[in-house]
Amino acid sequence: MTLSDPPRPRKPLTLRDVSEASGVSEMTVSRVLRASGDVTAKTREKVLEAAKRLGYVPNRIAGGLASQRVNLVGVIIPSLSNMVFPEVLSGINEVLENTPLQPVFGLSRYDPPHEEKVLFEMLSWRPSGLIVTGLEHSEATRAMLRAAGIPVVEIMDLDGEPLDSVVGISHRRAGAEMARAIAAAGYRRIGFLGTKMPMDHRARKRFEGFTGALARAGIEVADHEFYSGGSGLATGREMTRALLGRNPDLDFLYYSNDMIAAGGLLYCLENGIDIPGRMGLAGFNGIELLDGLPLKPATMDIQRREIGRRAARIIADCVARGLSGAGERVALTPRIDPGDTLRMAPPRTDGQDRPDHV
Amino acid sequence: MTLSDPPRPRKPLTLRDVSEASGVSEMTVSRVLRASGDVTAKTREKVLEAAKRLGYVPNRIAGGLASQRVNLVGVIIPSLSNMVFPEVLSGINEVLENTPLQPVFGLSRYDPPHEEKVLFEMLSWRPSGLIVTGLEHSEATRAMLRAAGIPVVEIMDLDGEPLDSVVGISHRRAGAEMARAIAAAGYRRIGFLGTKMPMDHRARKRFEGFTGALARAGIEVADHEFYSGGSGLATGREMTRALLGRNPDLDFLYYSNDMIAAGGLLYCLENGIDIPGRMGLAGFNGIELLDGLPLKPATMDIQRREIGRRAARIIADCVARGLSGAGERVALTPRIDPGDTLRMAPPRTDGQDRPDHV
DNA sequence: TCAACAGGATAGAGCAATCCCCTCCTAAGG
DNA sequence: CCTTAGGAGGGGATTGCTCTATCCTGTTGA
Repeated sequence: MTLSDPPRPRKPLTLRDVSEASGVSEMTVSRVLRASGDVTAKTREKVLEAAKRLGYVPNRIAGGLASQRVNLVGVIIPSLSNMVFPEVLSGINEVLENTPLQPVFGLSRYDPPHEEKVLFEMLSWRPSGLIVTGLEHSEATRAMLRAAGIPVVEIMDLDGEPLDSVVGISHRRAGAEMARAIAAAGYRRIGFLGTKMPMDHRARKRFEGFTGALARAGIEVADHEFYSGGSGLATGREMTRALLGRNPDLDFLYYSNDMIAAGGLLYCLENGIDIPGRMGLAGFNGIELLDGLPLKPATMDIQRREIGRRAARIIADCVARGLSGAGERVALTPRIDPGDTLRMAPPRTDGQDRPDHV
Repeated sequence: MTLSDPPRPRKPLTLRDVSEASGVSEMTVSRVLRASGDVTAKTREKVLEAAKRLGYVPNRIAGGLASQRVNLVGVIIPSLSNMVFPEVLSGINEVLENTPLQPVFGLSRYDPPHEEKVLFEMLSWRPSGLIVTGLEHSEATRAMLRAAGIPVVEIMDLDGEPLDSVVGISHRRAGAEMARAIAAAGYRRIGFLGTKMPMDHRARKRFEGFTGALARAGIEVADHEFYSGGSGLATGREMTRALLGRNPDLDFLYYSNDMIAAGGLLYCLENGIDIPGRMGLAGFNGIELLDGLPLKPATMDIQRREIGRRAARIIADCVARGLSGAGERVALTPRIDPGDTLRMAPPRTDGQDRPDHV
């Protein structure tokens, strides 16, 4: 019965075990493992060797409790199902990897009550900093963020009142800029295709900026088509079919993201629609998927990775300098990439709405 | 100076604060917040009210230390940059949301030493369970996983020796099955396009299974093309161009993932190659991107979401029942979806390799 | 010889959970 | 109506593991 050693003694290793194994005090072991304080190279060696031999893994639970600080940075994003947020995470990772900080992710699902729950959960771990998506939060969420006493960075969006720091772009302006480019290119009968925007505030702001700028150019959105659920090529295709079915004379299609734009593009090409002559189209995000399509859809790059990097850097700075907030505002400027689907020189010849310089 | 209340008192709230505010003992507050033990509705009410009013967030650091247990499940995946792992995460999330457990993600970047580091970091939080990707780990990683004394599920792959539980598919078999389907359809001059597989063991196993099964049918891979870096449509396009440039007489292209398969498909269509008549092609993964392309590439669905669900369920079961491992083996069977690019009836007429039933 | 200092030891804090106990209320039986 | 047993509700003391602050020792150099 007792012939074979129990393979898993299941007695948790502690600092004491390491200290006994290496013949020094727990204190010294702690100093070695934390790389703080003065310890001779020989002692350090001895301790590290013992730790490795025993397979000791420091207990951050106890460590965090004792030191009242924890090297975690909470990151709350709406979803992982389109490519934009994974890239933001990459940017965050990239920066934090050179610091003692470690990111922890949570998903809000574009749902404020759920965001609230996730945030509560995160705060219960007393992180050193938080990165949250967008500026719109429930009152309780805002209260928690304020009360946390740690640096908070709101990312992706600039249009609103930040709680502390903010890194992103103005979606209103992005929409407006695209509208101006479209108008300047001579397109006049414009259709919009995008998500039902109950909670995607950034898509909504883009739409507002878009229609506003069009209005200033004396143009109205001729028709629109909304969808809910996942964004895929098929969605874009189907929406485009529906919209063009109703409105065959549209000459521009503005999509709220690149994925559905790509679907729309494929639909148009298959149906022999001349792009960008007879019809222009544009998406949003600048996802790399676009390289490789028969034509490259016009889009705007929002520098997702850079957003992550900048946000992480703010947090890292605050933590390093012991600040509980920075109040920084980092405004990135997305640029239009006309690709192959937005003619930049307006070839209109029918006289109406003729551009000035013709 | 002192007119306005200091907005951030910055004194951390503890159970004691709540207990004082509600006039009961810390003990009782703890019971209420943990929903354990008997507390009258009135007392509960009082406590909850006080907690809410103060904005108290329980300290899991202290809680974890006291109870010697923490409701975290570590999840280590290689990357977020293709759609497969985000979907696995969704599956995990879906199951864990109905439990007290909470997932924590880490990225291994297909790099064993980095995986080791991430795992170490995770274990320092003493999670209740772990989900890791693949069966190939460094010796130190395996040692840590064994010594952790918690349930471990290795996901995605079945071909190898699991440490504890395993959920996935046999990539070797998946590759072999696709090879058989291709051979049965009458294709003979087959090209392979995929990642350089220094560390993507699953892609390698698929390739091995693929070539092995082809060999049994008396066929060899005629040519191949490898790439490194991100998978995008452009990559697939470029690789296909290169391969067909060298080998114009190939009649089938097998890609190691759907993204590059889609790029290759677009290339072929643009160049007027008859698919699936003159040339067939297939990818791997069954990503939803495929719906919406001009033709739907053949692929195999590996049920990523289901893998996540099953893995999470195993962990949840173990935690609920206090087990430190389950040793379960869940084998999922991917199925071939021929799409539009793998003709299922072989129309060959040149006599050689003619199928029996003609 | 003494001061200064590096290296190492000791004690206690940090917050919540657990174990064990007490109190008070209720209900049943005498 | 009183007594008492049982149970539910609530409290006190202790524990978990590490880090911080403080203190002590031995050594070195002037």
